[in-house]
Amino acid sequence: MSADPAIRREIPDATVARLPGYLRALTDIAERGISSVSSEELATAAGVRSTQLRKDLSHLGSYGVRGVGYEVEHLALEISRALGLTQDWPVAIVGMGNLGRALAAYSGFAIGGFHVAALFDEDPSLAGEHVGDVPVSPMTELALLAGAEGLSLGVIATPAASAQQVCDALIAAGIRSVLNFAPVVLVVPPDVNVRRVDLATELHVLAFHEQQKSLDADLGLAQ
Amino acid sequence: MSADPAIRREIPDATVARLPGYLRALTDIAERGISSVSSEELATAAGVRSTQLRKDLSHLGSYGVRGVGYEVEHLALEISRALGLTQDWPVAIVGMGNLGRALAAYSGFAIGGFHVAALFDEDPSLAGEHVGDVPVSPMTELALLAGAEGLSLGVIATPAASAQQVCDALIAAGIRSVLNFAPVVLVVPPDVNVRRVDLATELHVLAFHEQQKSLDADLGLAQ
DNA sequence: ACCACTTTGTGCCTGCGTTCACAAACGCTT
DNA sequence: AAGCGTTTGTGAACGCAGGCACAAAGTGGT
Repeated sequence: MSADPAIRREIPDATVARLPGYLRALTDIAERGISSVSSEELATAAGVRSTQLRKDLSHLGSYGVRGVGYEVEHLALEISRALGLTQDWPVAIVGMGNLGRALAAYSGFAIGGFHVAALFDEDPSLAGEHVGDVPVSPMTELALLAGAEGLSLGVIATPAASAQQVCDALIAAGIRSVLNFAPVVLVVPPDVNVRRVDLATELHVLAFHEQQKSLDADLGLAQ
Repeated sequence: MSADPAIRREIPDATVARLPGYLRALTDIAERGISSVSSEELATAAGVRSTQLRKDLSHLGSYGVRGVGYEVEHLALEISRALGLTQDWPVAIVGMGNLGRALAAYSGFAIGGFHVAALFDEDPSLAGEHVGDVPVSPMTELALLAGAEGLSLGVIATPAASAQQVCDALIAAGIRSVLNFAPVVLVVPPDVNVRRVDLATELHVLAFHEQQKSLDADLGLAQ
């Protein structure tokens, strides 16, 4: 018998991708001491249209009051529940280069739902060094720590060449959700989730738009 | 009169977002000494379906040979041209915290089309320090350096609190394309392009899927 | 108790992106 | 030179996401 009162709903991926933004906006609003917001205000703060915000929230349930708006704390809690942030997820970061250290020190973890539980690097000579409060462990201890800490989220911040190998090790240790900063397409079993963040791709897309603007400008001058 | 022989085509955003992945896959393939690929092989390397790859490439033009495949070097060049990577874009990075330093040292810039032209930080005491080969400048020199280096791409790696202010300064200096790592929604004029990379959002989405898997598993056990 | 006003929640429509199915085009073999 | 197998390029169908318009539902004032 489930204690969860909410009927299990199908939430579109596009909506899930925006929920963190709503949650952040709500947190900001709550810190300013405001206890109620309209969809218009919240949408502006999150950078979307109000109709989109309302449609997104409708997938979670009816947590607003018509004629009034949304109760900030309550809506934040419901979004947190939908995203699975009522529990604290232990995160493992592999690769203690510049990026890995920056991620380990990232304050975003503290904001909610996550904590850095373990750090790893292939170079055994880094073992024992601390980044923040967390010691760096050799890869050989991954399976052990995964069990002890209940690791479920893995972050890959290694060079491209070792990313697949590291990913395989994470999966072997029971991790099924991976955030990959290495510029490679990881091959994983169907039950494993991978999200990729790639600086080069982002810059390429920006370069494209920048070029388009130049071409548009040239075209405008030619006319 | 334009020297560009290609007719200006409308390339969908979704396609543009995948082109960098194709380019990377092509680079890898070229380094292995292979000179020709089929859409099936290239698609597998880039992590997409072959039909999608072919439709994407069709927006650029007809650069394949039926019955044979694509000539690796040639296709890579055409994608580079479409993305605007035939020129080298000078990039400015603002915020020399952990993340900013990691980005400044990131090898991805060298891969193609970009070079770090200037580094900035609001803390004037960092001025003169070098990260890699590039000196850190105070924000007051942004306008000057933007003109001298022809800066067109800006990367914001500051805390959330100062991101908007930094963004305004970048725009005032003539930069129209911004990559934002700070967890805020930037307000910009319509002719400015902003892309956001947010670690917390990525982790939240992963947490959602992880929770879904747990719920599915519970449901499976209950049956 | 009723009315006017505000704001949410949602059915419908439109547009975009992805996939399918197939025709066009090429090399190779005979 | 002709036919066969292979692979590209694309029209068409399908599905999803976003935006509009409006009904539903609540508050506050008279």
